[in-house]
Amino acid sequence: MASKSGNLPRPTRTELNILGILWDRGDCTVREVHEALNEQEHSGYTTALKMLQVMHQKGLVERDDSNRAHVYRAVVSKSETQTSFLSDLTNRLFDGSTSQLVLQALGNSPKADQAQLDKIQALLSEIEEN
Amino acid sequence: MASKSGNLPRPTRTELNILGILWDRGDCTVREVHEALNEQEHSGYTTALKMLQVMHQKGLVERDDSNRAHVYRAVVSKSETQTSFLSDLTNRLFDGSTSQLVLQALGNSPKADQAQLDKIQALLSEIEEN
DNA sequence: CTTTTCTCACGAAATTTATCGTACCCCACT
DNA sequence: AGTGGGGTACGATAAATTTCGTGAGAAAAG
Repeated sequence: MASKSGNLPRPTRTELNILGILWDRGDCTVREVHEALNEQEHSGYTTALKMLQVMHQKGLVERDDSNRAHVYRAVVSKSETQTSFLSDLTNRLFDGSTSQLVLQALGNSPKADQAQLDKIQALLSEIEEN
Repeated sequence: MASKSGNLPRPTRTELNILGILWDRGDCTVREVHEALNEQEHSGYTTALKMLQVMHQKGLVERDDSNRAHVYRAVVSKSETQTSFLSDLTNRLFDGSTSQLVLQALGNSPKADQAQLDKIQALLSEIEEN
């Protein structure tokens, strides 16, 4: 059985990297993932292979092994993963407050001026009040 | 020498948990950190001690050891850490786009209605254009 | 003074993550 | 049949993370 019952584990940093490749390029063989990884930083072919095997074992990716070169594809969508990581970050570092997170994110964007931030803050307050 | 040269490492999950305690309660002895940790989940006293020693060695916390019970305090501020984690998440999962991140964060907030989201999106577009 | 309590230091173990080498297999070609 | 290219499987390894036990010393209590 490929995937286990229950919810999927949080992808590690390297796993997230590989998921990003699968989201960008669509389903990939190990070779394709390996080549994409090596555009960023060198690592061995069997490293990519092993990572994908581990991710498959964890249920993060599915694979089609009907052909000789297995084809892997992400089980979790990018959007779901974004939500999951955002929610974790919100709880862990922003006291569960999405608007705190949003303001901090925008506050570090050099392009935003104060008037725009004020408007966004006003809208966030509105949202908070329901 | 307590802190090393160069930039501080990214705190791990458990380290972040401890930093959160120090940010909330101010400087703490090991015992205080341990008690705060045990409000969430049980773990031994020496576990908290060792974590703080490791964090000290990494430069994430400073300590005052002039008294018998050493007093630890966070070196990195909450706000700096928020920024650092947000920036990492933006790069890793949102193609470097803060506004993508913001919209995704708000899109999962059940309280936001479409009109509000549209206004925020309009402001974000304005910001993007400078 | 002796005993108990509190504290730090340090080593050790278990787990997770990441990387790689080696063995092995299948298939195409000579 | 033999060889080689390209693929999977899998164990070994190293580093990082987290947890805890034990030892030793200072200090407080008796």
